[in-house]
Amino acid sequence: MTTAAHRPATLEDVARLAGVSRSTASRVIAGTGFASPYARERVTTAVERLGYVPNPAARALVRGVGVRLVVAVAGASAAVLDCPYVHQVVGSAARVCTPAGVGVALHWLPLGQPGELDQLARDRSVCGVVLVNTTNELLDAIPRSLQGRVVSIGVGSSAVPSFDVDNAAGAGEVLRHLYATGRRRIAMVTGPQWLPCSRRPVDAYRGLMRQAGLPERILPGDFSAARGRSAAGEALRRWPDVDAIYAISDETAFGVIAALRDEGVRVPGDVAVAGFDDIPLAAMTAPALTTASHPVGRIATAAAIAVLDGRPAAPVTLFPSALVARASA
Amino acid sequence: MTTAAHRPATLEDVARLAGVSRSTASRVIAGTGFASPYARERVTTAVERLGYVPNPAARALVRGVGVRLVVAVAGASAAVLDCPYVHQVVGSAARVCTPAGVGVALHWLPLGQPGELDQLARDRSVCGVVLVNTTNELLDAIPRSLQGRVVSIGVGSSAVPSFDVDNAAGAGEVLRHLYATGRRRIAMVTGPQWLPCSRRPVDAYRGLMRQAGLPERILPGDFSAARGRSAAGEALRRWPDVDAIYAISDETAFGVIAALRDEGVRVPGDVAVAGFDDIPLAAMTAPALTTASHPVGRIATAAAIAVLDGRPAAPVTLFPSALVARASA
DNA sequence: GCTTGTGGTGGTAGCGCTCTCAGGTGTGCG
DNA sequence: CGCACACCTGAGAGCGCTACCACCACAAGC
Repeated sequence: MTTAAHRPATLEDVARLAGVSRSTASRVIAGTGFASPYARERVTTAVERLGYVPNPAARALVRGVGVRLVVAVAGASAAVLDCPYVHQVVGSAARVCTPAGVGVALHWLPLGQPGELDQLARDRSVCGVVLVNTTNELLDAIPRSLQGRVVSIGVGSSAVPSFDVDNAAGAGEVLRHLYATGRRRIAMVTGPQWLPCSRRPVDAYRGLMRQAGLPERILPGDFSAARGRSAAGEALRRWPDVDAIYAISDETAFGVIAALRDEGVRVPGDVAVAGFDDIPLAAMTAPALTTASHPVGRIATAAAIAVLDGRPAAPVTLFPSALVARASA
Repeated sequence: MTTAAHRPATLEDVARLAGVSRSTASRVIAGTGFASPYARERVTTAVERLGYVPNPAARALVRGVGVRLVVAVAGASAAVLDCPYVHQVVGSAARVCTPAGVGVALHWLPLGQPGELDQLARDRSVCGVVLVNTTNELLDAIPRSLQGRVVSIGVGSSAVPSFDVDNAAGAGEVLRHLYATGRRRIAMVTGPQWLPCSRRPVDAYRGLMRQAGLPERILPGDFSAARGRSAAGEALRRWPDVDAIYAISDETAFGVIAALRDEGVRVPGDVAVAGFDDIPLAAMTAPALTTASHPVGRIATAAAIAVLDGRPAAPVTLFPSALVARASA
């Protein structure tokens, strides 16, 4: 490790110091093609002496591969880019991409404007796209030139592999737990209507309710605590006999609990509450929240790796979600 | 908007279609130098017809500027890259960088190995660095070639502008609130010792305790809920008469409250608890958490913009932190 | 007339890297 | 010996873009 030169070393510098040609140095560094042990050794010591770091931009330019992975989030406004879930996806992606010399970008895909994807497809610096909050409209609009470089966190399609938590199973476990502990008048606070991936837990809820011969009680939400709070108030008004509320996210569940507390309803005494995600704080509150695990980091990591690798991924990869039974239900 | 061609359009294609030279097309698109209104119009329509998107890698290569902004996090292990705080910084940075065609990378800087920064300085694809969890050791090791392209979230130095929340003020407000509501035996759970930016709230605590003639009661923590939980247990053992615990983060505060509840101590009846950050859930729990606001997103955004702009930023930019008085204190 | 701009243009040299290709050395084999 | 077939090397052609420079037309000023 030498002192930092004013001008960073280039491959040319390395080759000169090692007494070989640029080609040979390139071959040694990239690990492609033949190189004698002698040349290999001279080049590697030269790299160390100069503190050489390859320039990904140049490499990308000549190889024709991108230097950026785009996390594209569909939503009504650009504000969707500010939510913790998106941040976590970006953070996990960045962690995976950095060693590969790839940067991460964050794009908003306005609902109803699937043409935005064309723009990404034509940007040669984009090596791949991770879709978040996928809509069917979006899946239908994937440009051919982008195929094989797109994955979806949430629902996918024949052309777009999907990575997601097995929230049908997780929701099922939680709902069966509610049923097993004697709850029969179970309401659910869902996610946004337009979001296909919030439908799977709803389907699980509907299926189980029908199977058990129980009435469906569904309220729309948006994953937020504030919406959970208002939805719970409405639930109490519409169904005074409700004895359990299942929320699509832990945030929502905390909002629900706050509303119930405001109304003097005991949790879990009068109404049991369960969430989804198992965020760290779920274990800390009073009552501690019953929920199902949601390995967002692992999902995002797998999605980013799939894009980076470029190998065709399985059409659907589901990550297990397990019941975490605590005090609230 | 045309159908996506298999081969994305290049500047050459645009120039040919517009009937001008590459130079002229480049000038129009980049908005530099002269161009007649006629040429300008022909080029812009050609760009639209072809759906041309410039290749940032090529642009970066020739301009000699980087295509990646690095969020560099110091810590004992690479696990620091997985915390929500870091994710939020990366997410906010990505939001700022994307329109500029810059990607975001996430690096771990192992404690005690300041040479890692040299690596970043020599990477020509790096346009700047945002330091997180800055240490003095790190600040002393900033390579000259990186100066003007580094900012720090947390403490800075003469060479590194810093962006941070005014946590001294925030901590002061919270502590004065505790004092004003009659608390006198106030303990504090801090952050990691090696982290300079966790020292400022501690200094505020010490200053106020000394000023009020009260004893200092400090316990080390690490921002986590788990550590807050164990620290609170220790606080009760060491100082049975404690009547308030101030935690360096909301997560920690929730851990503290959980421990107190386990011990049968009432909050805020017996012991008041306050945190720092004002995370969304702070308003939802029972009791709702008294805390001070912490605009992480705004801080990270400002830091990223400062790096991207490259203009010398103010040595220190502090974002205000305000008391949010709720039930827990 | 000639200079001296001023607005506009195209040619061309790279930025740093990879990759193909032609051309070396050796070895083994008929 | 000739030939094939390793292994190994360096020259050179770009990837797509910008920046520098030379150039041209035209107008204004001595």
